[in-house]
Amino acid sequence: MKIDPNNRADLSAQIAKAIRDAIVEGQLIVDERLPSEAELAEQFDVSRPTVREALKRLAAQSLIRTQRGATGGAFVNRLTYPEAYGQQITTATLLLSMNAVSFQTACEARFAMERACAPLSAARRSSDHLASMRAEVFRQNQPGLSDEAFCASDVAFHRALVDGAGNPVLSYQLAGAVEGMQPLMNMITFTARSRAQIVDLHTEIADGIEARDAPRAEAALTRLESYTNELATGVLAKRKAKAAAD
Amino acid sequence: MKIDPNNRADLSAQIAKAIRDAIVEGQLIVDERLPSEAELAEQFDVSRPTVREALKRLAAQSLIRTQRGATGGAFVNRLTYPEAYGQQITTATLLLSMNAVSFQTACEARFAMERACAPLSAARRSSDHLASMRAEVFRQNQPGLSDEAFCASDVAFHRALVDGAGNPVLSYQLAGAVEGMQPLMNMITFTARSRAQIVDLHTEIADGIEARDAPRAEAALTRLESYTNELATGVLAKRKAKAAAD
DNA sequence: AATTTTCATTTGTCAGACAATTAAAAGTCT
DNA sequence: AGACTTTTAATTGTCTGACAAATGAAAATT
Repeated sequence: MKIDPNNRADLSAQIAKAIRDAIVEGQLIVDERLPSEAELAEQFDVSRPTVREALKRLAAQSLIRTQRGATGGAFVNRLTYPEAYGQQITTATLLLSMNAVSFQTACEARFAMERACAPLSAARRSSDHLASMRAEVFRQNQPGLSDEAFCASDVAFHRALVDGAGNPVLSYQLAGAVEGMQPLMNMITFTARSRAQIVDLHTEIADGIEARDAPRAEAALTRLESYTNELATGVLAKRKAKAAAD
Repeated sequence: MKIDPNNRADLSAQIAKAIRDAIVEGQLIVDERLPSEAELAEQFDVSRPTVREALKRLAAQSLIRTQRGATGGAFVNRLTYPEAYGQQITTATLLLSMNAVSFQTACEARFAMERACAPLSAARRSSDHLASMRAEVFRQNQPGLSDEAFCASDVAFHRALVDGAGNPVLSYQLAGAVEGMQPLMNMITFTARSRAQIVDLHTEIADGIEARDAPRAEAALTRLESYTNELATGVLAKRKAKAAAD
């Protein structure tokens, strides 16, 4: 791990990479303590601020955690699902917002993956998952609900659907796809009529999951995808027309 | 963005969060230059090393890039797909290796998502994608191929399948799922017999995609999932038996 | 024996300095 | 005037040395 070539450029990045590789390759195991900053500085033959910059890079990726005090130091962090969700969501959000990804492309990816969850969720969902889905549908039916709250409930509904599959890896993957799309979804202003339509489709999905009828849930998801795209197209067209008028 | 409470703990993390939020919320746009380190230090009322640690955190997430020199500085980085792939793969790899995710769980998630790609890939795949798939199958048939090379070719085959869907967001999501599983896949030693079986299934998948027959490709993917699980179960059982014998 | 105090270790932060890089500005020569 | 060279200023990258804050262990005290 101590390897550092004669390349004296980007030292902190090089050191971060060396330690990261050691973690990924299993040379440093979970909860193992790294040498102190002073020791690392000596090992790599750099100053302590340089080592610290490297450690902060790793901390940003949740690869290590640090603790002050006599028995403190930097420890290899067990990457938990919530931490991974967080990074996944940040990355997905930025990827979508910075790359002019069309709404349709993001939507297609999201619903394709959700449809992949449907058979598993239909087979395995607990009554808790079903209850969560029903509760969110109920909330979405409340008249006074703000657009933001409606969107948040939408995310929660789909989250319950995905979690029903009982596969944490799938849940982790979908978290990014679903939550990363929220800024795009928030662009759509939901009329009373569109809300009713969405609630109907959510109900149909929940019914399919309850009946353990995967094709029914998948078909409803497909219709929801079409309808979501339709709404988005309308909003974007209006926005374009308004921009042209100005 | 300049907000920093009286909380004088974890300053560099706080500053990183403030700048990250400004980027995510669009207050700082792509390619915009951040204030110089000295200016940031003054704004946040901290020292330059602290600012630098914050900037390194952001650099680790590919949110900014830095450039030296007179017109240099830190710039908001456009998060590209390759950068996002890389982070996705690192995160997925660690998540799987550190959390004792069962092979079956990871496998299920991966194939569920791949099956979701199959209809899109069957409809849209170009001749290039098909040629890549065929080329990888051909390589997998070569007798002298090492296990590592066989696994790498396997990844490339599935990558071509997913890319055939023509949806970069899906490709990005799948990259983590497929490549993150590689360490787990590498545990399996492929006998000549198992390779032949896998090549047959790959051929069947490619045939389905070529014929634009999604159900055929999906069925083959399902069989491949079963077979992969079967192989893994065998390897793990043997390993367990050996461990008990020692 | 229990409690308190002291102490050593480690991370977090700061101040100031110099090196390396880079582009623009200034100067110089043809 | 135009092309080339030199200088300069700005900025990041790194180093040195220092002190503050936290924290657990050891020592001292009751």
